[in-house]
Amino acid sequence: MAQRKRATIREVAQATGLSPAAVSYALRGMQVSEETILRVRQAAAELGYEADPIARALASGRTGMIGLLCGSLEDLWQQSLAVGIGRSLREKDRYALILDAAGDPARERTLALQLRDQRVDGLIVQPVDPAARFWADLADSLPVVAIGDALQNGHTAAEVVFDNRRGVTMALEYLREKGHRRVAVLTPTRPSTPDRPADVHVIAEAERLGLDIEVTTARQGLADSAGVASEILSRADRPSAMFCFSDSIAYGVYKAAAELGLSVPGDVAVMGYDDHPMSELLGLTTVNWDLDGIVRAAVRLVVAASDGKTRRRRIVQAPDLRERVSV
Amino acid sequence: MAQRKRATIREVAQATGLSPAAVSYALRGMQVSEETILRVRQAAAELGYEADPIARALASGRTGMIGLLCGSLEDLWQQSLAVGIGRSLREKDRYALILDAAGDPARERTLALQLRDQRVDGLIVQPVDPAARFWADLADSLPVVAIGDALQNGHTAAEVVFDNRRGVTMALEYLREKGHRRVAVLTPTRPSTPDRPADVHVIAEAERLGLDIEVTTARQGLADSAGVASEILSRADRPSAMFCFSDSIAYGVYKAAAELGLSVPGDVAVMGYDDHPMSELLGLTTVNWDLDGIVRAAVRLVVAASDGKTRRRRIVQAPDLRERVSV
DNA sequence: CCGATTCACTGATCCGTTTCAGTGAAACGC
DNA sequence: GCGTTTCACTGAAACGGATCAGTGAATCGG
Repeated sequence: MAQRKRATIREVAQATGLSPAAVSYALRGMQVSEETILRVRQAAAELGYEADPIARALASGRTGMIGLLCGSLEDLWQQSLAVGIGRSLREKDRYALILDAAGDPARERTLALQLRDQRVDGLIVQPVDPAARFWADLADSLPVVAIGDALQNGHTAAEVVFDNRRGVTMALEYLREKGHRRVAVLTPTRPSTPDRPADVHVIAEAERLGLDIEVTTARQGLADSAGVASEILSRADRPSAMFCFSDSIAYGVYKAAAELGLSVPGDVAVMGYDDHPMSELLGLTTVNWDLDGIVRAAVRLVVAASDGKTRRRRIVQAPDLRERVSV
Repeated sequence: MAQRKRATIREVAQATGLSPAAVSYALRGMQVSEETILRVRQAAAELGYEADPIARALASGRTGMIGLLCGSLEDLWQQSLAVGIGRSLREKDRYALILDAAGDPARERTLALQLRDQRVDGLIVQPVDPAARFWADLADSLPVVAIGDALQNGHTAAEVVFDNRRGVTMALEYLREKGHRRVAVLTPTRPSTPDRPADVHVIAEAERLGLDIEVTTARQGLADSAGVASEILSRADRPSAMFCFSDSIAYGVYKAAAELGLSVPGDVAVMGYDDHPMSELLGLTTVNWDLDGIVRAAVRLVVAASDGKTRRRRIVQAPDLRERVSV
């Protein structure tokens, strides 16, 4: 850890006979002559000068970091999303600060506030509790882009919302079409407030389709969701189908079914939600979202917003059904 | 984005009648009276004061951020690792800056250097090319903890190495025991330098056991690895077993096998490496590493090293075989 | 040819902390 | 009772850039 001290802007100034201010401008290509820019660039290269991001952040108020607050990184699909967003942000010369709310609204609040205190230039959030009050304050002090569900308080800079009504309808209609009448719905653990649009819609649609449903919450982890599924599947009057609100939860159902010696779809049908790559392997019929499109949209919107280009936008993602063999 | 300006240390100083320096010390519990600490804390709470991490970083030289440079985040197991390390670092009040080398040595170099320029307090790296020269420079200017393979140049602050020799031996002996003689080995794409210890060991062990092997590289993604596997499996004289150097690659083999109408293990045996949660579901026999242990060790070591407690350590992880049904 | 612009650059200040080198007073040793 | 420590705190100088209000020279319009 020898720490050969890095060059400062002042040394570059000295080397070129310019003022530090001129060097600062030159390096960012502002109001200096073409020739000076070249001269400065060369001197900087020779000295191995690279502007210190910390000092730059202090002076300019911008850190180049975007917070990404995930609902639950136990969910493999959300992991893919996070990886994609991280990569995409790096391509735009930003760093992603990825945090995991782990399905807990309180933790979500804490982390969101910490991210703000950490001075991120913007925040992408996949809200656990879109109705929480603090979003208003947060959206007031930095650009927030919501993914999945729109935030109910405070105006976000932009939103990439999923048409969950359509997704739910697709899934339930498909189950009904395949002859299922009694279906267990497994949703990720949620805040106690039960007015989540998607959940409300599940109940409404089930009624419309004459489906007998039962909603249970489960954590995203394989072991947890398998435990919950196992309890349901081992009942004598078990439902004929399980509709899981994330593929990861569906994987848990597969696990539980395997342990109970039940076959999918022979003994129980499974419907997923999200379409993680592994689902193709397992033959899980699921509702697909355009992951790449979501990544690109979210990144584009948060970067634009953090640059002050504040065209407030709402992008709606449409689902499509990936019909495989699990139903 | 109203940006109600946050309180500064000067305002707290004013409110308490102390100097900014005293407030700074008080908040960190250094050389001030107990009573003053209490008074400062209360004033800070009232003003909603929270030290600006940027200014703090500039003055102290410490950012509280740890870089995590993954070999390839297309690999699901590495995703789990990254999620675990991120969570664990947050518990220790650090932020993880997660980057993905995507199996590319050049990219690994670029990102590692960028991470240093970003002023992370330490770096955890799962090296793609442990023999690269730049590690020496890097390890000179910040504490580096290597996971998986030890870095061959420059002394890292610490290492959490996998006993890959043992893992490889276990896997190959098991395959041999199950009657396989011709096995295809699929390893993640690597730098052209072929002196990777694990790879060398595979060849040596295969010879010792009288195994006829053939080594091919594949990217970690499902589609890519399936493509490579498909090419091998569709040959008339296909091997009887595939040994994949990561579970994600093994998943690709499953996909290829399914597409070709081959059954696992009936037509082809598959052996994985890493033991991702999904492997249990698929019945993939694989070599398991203690993920939690690795996470804890890496985080503990990098945090200690970044705090200057520089007890240089090398922790060796032992594998164990998860015998399931794929062989 | 003279006043107004534009251009290329400078000097100073600021961003909000930490930290170093004190400083005065109290406590201590003998 | 006098020098030495310790204690609790202060003032000022970093840290390394960005930015604002100039400034002198060249360019421009008429």
